[in-house]
Amino acid sequence: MGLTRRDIARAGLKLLNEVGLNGLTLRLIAADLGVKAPALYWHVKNKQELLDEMATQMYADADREPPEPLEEWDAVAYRARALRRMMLAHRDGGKVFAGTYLGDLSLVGEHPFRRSIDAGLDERRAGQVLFTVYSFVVGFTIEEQAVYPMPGQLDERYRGAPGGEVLRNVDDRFEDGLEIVLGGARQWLGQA
Amino acid sequence: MGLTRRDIARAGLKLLNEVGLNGLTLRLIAADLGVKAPALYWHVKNKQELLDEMATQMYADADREPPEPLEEWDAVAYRARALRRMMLAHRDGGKVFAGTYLGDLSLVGEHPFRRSIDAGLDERRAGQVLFTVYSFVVGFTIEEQAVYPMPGQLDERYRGAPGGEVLRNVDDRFEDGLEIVLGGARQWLGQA
DNA sequence: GTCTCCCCTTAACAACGTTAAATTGACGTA
DNA sequence: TACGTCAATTTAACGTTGTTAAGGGGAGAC
Repeated sequence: MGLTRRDIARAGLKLLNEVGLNGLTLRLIAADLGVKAPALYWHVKNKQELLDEMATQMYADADREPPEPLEEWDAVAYRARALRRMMLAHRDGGKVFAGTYLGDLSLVGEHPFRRSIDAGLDERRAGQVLFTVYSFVVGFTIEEQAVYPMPGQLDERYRGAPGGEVLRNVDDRFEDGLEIVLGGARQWLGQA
Repeated sequence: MGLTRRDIARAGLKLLNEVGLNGLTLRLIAADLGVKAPALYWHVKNKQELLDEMATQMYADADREPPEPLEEWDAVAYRARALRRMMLAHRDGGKVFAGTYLGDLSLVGEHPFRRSIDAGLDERRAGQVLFTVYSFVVGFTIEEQAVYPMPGQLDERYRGAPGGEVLRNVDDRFEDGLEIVLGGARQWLGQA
């Protein structure tokens, strides 16, 4: 009875918040699980596979349906916010998550455009919209986390930085960006 | 006579294409420069600073004004494409570039909205638009490079992958996404 | 000719990811 | 009860990495 890939990934995510991606070593994770480092190799091929599993686990955590059924665009916005929160919930979450293998991408959960697709909406275009939103969220959040390693606390390198605009209320900036992208998407899907 | 931060960064970028980010070690870079590893520490505080310098150097390379003066939105699109090409030009370019310290962000070059700003356009909103485009490009390209480590050659993990949609003609997908974002931005700036 | 300062080398360290081999413990079978 | 099996872990070790400390060489100034 012991130790699954999932356990290891969860321990990794827990420690990520304490030591950051650079400080995250196999020995540390193993110690936290009361085990020696090579034991991990029974469950996982190498460290990269562990990181992938961590990303998968993060993703699974964010995979919550909205509390109540939402209109399609609201559902997309809801999930975009959930995606960002997911990454922000872990130190270096963006870097861990970015560029990880993901199966079919519905931006978390069921395809929000499923109904419209069944009703004739071009599925490829719907997918393109999701991927665009997804790209924006990932890019934004990675950049955000470079400035605020943990929500609220500014990285030292940015103290008294030029172009202080970048730093202004991050949440508002995200909402603005999301509005821009979703507005464009709406329009783009309409003019199909 | 010899060795500047710039030289080191350029050697790093050159080797990046051959060995990838994981294979990029200080000793390798030093050897390529005909020097031993600790010598680098005279010019650079640590490896992270080297990576930042490499990103800065990449950025500088992409900082080319369009061959002919362009209308504002065309300039933004031009620079977005240049930004993507810049990252694609180096293996793992996205990861190296993402989350690096950047001074004032005009998405490369002079602020494309400078004239409109002088004529009364809200500068904060213009900046927000640029940051949104920037986020999209970075996010898209990082994801793209996870699938195609070097342009054209598919990563093994994605061979026979589900949701083959993700893989369809990447350039077209980028153009579609860019069109979405720019369309939204245009609209968003208009309804100010 | 000697001082000084820049730039580099030699030597070494602790820590990391990873592998090979030995060890434990639980379970089914005789 | 004894034996064999197999999953899960440990002990030990290897090569490599980023980084530091200490020293050396060589050009130019006094």
